[in-house]
Amino acid sequence: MIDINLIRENPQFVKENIKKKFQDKKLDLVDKIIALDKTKREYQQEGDKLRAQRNELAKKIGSLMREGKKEEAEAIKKQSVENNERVAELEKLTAAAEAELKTAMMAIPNIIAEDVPIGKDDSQNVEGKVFLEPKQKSFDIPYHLDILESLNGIDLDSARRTSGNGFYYLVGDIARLHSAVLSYARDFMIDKGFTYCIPPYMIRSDVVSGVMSFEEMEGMMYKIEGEDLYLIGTSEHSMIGRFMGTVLSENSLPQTLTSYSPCFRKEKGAHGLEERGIYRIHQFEKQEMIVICKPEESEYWYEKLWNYTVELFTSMEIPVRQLICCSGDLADLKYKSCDIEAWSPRQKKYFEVGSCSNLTDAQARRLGIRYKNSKTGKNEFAHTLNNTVVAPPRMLIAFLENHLQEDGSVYVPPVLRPYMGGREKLVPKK
RNA sequence: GCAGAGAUGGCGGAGUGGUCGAACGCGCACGACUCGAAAUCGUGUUACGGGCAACUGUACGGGGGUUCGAAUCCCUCUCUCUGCGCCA
Repeated sequence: MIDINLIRENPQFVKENIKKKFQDKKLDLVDKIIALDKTKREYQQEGDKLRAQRNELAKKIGSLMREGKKEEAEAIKKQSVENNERVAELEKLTAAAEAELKTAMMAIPNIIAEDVPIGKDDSQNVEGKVFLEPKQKSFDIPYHLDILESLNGIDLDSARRTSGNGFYYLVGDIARLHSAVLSYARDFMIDKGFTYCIPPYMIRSDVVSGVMSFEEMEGMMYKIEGEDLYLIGTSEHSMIGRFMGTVLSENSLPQTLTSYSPCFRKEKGAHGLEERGIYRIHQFEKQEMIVICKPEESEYWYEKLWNYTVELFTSMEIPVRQLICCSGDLADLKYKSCDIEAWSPRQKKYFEVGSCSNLTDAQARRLGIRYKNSKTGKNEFAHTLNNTVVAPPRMLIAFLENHLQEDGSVYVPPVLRPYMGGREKLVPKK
């Protein structure tokens, strides 16, 4: 959500921003908001005036009663009752206008950064920096499920029986590798000065509706039957929810947090050949980073965050690149965003393994995350950012494809060995 | 899960229908004193919204109700504490 003052003062600027995102359908919304805002204030002003009168009358009644002038008091009561009818009416009108205004405001996209490339959709995203040259392989890389099976690392048949499509059993060395990657990523972030958190894996509906739109909720979130609880789709949900409606002291910023959680997603409507296997699934685990900082620092942290992910992947000797999200592909809450993509030697292309976003104050405004600015003495909205550290098992696809050797073994890079009992490679069974 | 008690500003904590946006204390800010500081004294200090302003509205865990008027009474939800029960 953007600041309504920006729409009042500079509607043209807001419209330009909407055009940049190719959402021309929303241009009329800006004028609608200006009109709604005006009516809302008119209702509010009339209501305020009447309420002021009511307060005064109530005071008068109080003093008359104390003096024992009952009849006079009764007369004023009557007047007040009439007054209250109009107040109730205005309250309804104001609430309705406010609700409509809020819905419209939610649909207005955040102002995007000046350096966001302009483009219609994901086909126009722009390649940023590339890290590590992909190694030329002298043999064909099999589909990741085949690699997993050769290592006796996965049991999808049983998972389909117990839980259905989109679930998996990871087994043996692969299960251990999965945990090793998460543990290494956790320690990596702790070494960068981040605070490690394990958040709740279920959150209430008011938190869910705070962090996402109704449509997103329908398509993603699993609800617990008979409870007002949802399984989180990412730890960002509970991590950001932690700060809802709070005022942080300035010296507690920046909050640099790294959280671990399983993530649960319905993935409604997702399909496609490359999404078989463990690419798109209902349950995975993720190490995440979250930063809440002062507005002037969010650009700095954005650069830092995505570079941490790059550093983590290159330390595991996996080639990655940054893919800069273009204006049309940028979610409405985002100021700027980029994906970190890992090289797939089998597909000979990069695929997404993480996503870094600076939401500026849009998320904070929506959720009421503020800090006390010592210079102005005011409570102001903080900036929020989030980024994937690493999310297995999807990340394991990149790992296995890049580290598979011609003899069928899988190379374990030195940084992971302490978490793998010193193993230097995984060897196929049989 | 059952029973009882409770939820008030940045914090502690008064307040049980009108004079309460809230005593008092702590903290914080500014000023005085001082060569400087501590101590002391004085002043200020809830948030959000509307209005050019004067000013004004709303909010005492959330929601609803009673009343001319609710921090205060009623209903409901959430959370906390104490005891019991259950459990890795």
